[in-house]
Amino acid sequence: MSEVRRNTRQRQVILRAVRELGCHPTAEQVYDRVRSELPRTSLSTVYRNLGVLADQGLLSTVAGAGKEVHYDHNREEHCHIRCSLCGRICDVDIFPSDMEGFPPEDLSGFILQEVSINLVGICPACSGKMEKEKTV
Amino acid sequence: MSEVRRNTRQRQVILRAVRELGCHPTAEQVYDRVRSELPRTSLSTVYRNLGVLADQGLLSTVAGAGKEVHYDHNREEHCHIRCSLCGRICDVDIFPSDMEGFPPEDLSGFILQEVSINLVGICPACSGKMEKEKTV
DNA sequence: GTTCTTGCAAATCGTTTGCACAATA
DNA sequence: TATTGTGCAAACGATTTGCAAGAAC
Repeated sequence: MSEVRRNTRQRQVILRAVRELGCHPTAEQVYDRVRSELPRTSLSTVYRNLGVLADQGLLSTVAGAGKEVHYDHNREEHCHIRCSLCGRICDVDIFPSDMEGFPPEDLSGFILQEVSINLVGICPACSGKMEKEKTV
Repeated sequence: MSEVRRNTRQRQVILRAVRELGCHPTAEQVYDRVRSELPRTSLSTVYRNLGVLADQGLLSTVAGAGKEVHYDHNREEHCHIRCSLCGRICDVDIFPSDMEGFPPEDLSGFILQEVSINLVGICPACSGKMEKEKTV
């Protein structure tokens, strides 16, 4: 088992890529970004490091309905809204801990670890596109 | 394009399987169940029909952090809690429409379509297992 | 120098698809 | 009989893994 983590160039660039890309990139998007700086980087290195960084708590993964995993560098409590057309994910300021009567008492005996609130909708770009198509 | 849906034996059995299995089965679990009644059924038939039934609104899919899709026959408003150890999913009675100040105003310009609240925790079976292991 | 990490290619897993045959309306 | 649906096998896309060579400590 890996105990001591090494501070490799790739790992640094990958973390920076997620931060700079901002809007919850997929591994593939991180890969593209990283390769513009370190062209020999492999996709498996990206996946491995995203995993390591998530283990270290520097990133989190966004559970989505899409098949790709998205990565999030925002360490504050927040929720997400995903576009049902293009898959884009944005932050939403909802704070479950502020909500009255939440979480509920009856959890069928589960020990609660985590709350994730995910909204689905249509993003401004896609609804704009739909408007335009109607006119044509 | 398929317009008229036929009421095949397989489709009936698949829908019944999801209902009887109850706790949000995966396609694979539905497949096993269906094959105990119709042994020649193929996995692709199961996938295709789960898709058709979801289109018809007779089932819904549960977006999870796991890689498999789970299917739900419960048509009422409700939320889910997933076990982070075994992946089991249970219903929770949370009604987003009852929650105060929810959904929030500011959705970054998104048109809201759907709200999904997903809790993560440890199910009774898994926490029991952990207790037992400590004692050993 | 030891051990972690990389890059590459091959493997894996859940799901989807093409196609000829079978079943439904 | 006109389609829709099936079973099988092969294809797919996202992710993981085995391994020999390279880099960090």
